[in-house]
Amino acid sequence: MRVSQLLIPTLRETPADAEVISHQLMVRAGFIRKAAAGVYNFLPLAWRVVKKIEQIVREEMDRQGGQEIMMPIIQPAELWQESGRWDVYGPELFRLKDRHGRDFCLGPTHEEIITDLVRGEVSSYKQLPLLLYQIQNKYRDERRPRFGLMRGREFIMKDLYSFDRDEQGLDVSYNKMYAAYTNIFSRCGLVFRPVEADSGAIGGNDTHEFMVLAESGEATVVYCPAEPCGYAANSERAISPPDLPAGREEPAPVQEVSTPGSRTVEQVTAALKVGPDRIIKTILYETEKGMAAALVRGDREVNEIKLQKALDVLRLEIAGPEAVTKATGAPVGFAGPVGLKGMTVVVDTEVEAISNAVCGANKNDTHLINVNPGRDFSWHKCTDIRLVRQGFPCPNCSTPMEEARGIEVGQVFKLGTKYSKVLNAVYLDEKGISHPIVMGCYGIGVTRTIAAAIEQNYDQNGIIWPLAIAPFHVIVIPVSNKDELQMETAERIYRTLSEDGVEVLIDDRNERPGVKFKDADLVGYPLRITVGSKTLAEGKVELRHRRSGLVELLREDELTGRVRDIISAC
RNA sequence: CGGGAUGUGGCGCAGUUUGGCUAGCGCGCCUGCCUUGGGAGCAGGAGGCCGGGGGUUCAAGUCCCUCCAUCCCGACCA
Repeated sequence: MRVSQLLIPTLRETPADAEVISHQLMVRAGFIRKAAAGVYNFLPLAWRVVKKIEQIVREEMDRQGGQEIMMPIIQPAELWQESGRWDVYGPELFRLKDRHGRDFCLGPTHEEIITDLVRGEVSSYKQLPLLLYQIQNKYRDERRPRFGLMRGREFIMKDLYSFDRDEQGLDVSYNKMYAAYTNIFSRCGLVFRPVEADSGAIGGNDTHEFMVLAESGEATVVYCPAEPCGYAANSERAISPPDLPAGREEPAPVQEVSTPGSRTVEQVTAALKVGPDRIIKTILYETEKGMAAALVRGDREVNEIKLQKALDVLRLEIAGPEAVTKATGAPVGFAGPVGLKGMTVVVDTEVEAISNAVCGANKNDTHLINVNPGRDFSWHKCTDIRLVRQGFPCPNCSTPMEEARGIEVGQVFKLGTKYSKVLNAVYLDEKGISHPIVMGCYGIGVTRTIAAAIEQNYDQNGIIWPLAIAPFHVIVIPVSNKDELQMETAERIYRTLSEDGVEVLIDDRNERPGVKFKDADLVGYPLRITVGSKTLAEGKVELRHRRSGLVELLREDELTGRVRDIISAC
């Protein structure tokens, strides 16, 4: 195709409203344009990349026995009410009514729809296992759409659902998808890492997220650097063995001490000359079931995902200053578990093991010392609610762990019978006995993968596409449009490569060479063929590699073979 | 949800404090000349209900009210 006829509106300046590099580059290089916050037009180049990724996804899904289908974007509220998620999903669900006033939503995901489909069509063990997938637009009314394609409100996702007789079958399906995802992201040329993850609102048991490692990632990954170990988890999920004292100290009597102005752990540490590991931090939360208190050691942070699970609540928000004062009788900074009433108390396993601890006294400018869990206060639940950070020991091998940022591009879930039970999707076995179908779901954010690929592949001049997902493989640039020999040569090369199946563009615009070179770098074509008088005099043309900047001087008759070799090597 | 900022040709911005006459600049776009190895030059041009609505005033891009949109930050570790 000809650059003169394609819509590739590149910009010289970085758009003012783009924050992350992938967003800036996709707008500047003419890939996307915004239609509304978190909603984008995909211009020809971007759409080609989408189709490339979709094709890789398709091939790997089909290879594992997946069957492609298409499900509706508009979904009836009844199904969501039946699964219970109409009320649970919250404001992220785009809701709408038809002219009769009936409720619908734009699908953020398709568990309900597909379970409904399958319950109607599958009734025998002979029809299982079944792997169905689609590549479809999804809608989530994000609290804060941002970062271009990374967190949009409309996005393209591949979602596959597996249906099996039992857990063993689910394991097989899960492993197939895990393998497929590894292939997909490898083929896309991405540096990624599968990590253990939290199952979140969708519900379920085992789950892994596929993280593309990048500074701009919104998720934190904690991993063990020790070679054979390989433990890696989303920090929402990560665990680490508790740091427990060797033995219990002799409990001393509780005592009030004056700590004027000492609200933070750091201040209390300084005022009372105790280590933060002796301090019990009491964080108050509001939930739909009332107030809750979370107790962690002074040198730890609360993992709200773990806490949410421990409390079994849907809404968990840290309490505001007024709520804290009302509940404890003291301003923020002096909350403590002793004598705390009217709320659910969850203590971290490390807190339970502290002797003669320090905590807030629920009284302004006052702390308590020599507090002993069990003796001086009780709790409703004692479990791991700590946030695991860099330096915490690995749960497998105790090596200090490290942290990295990641972009979640895929997730594999074992749903089990969560949806099949509530929606009554069952099959009959050989003996005619009815069982709920065992399900799994597996998503890949196609559009987010594009953003992730750019976050990992760019330089100061623009995007550097991995060959497998580049919008075009090669761009041919004649230096001067007025030079007949150059134009003829460029056109001939363009034709030959086209006929050879190479995805090639010719920049036939009547622009000065600098403009064409800048645009080519910005858009990020992996290969550039320059036809100019300098080299043509020796009967050669230039083949330049975008990533390395390496230039090869080749005769025209060597060119096609060389390009084909490079492309087929990917 | 809370806080902050911004909204002026396609893009990036100035002008708003202190109201005043034909609303500017750079880039891009169109025409012509010229030029052709890293975003050239000259000349001529097109393109703007100054986010919407309401108000104050002789007069509003500029002041007031209100709505909308967009971006950023925050949502409290006691």
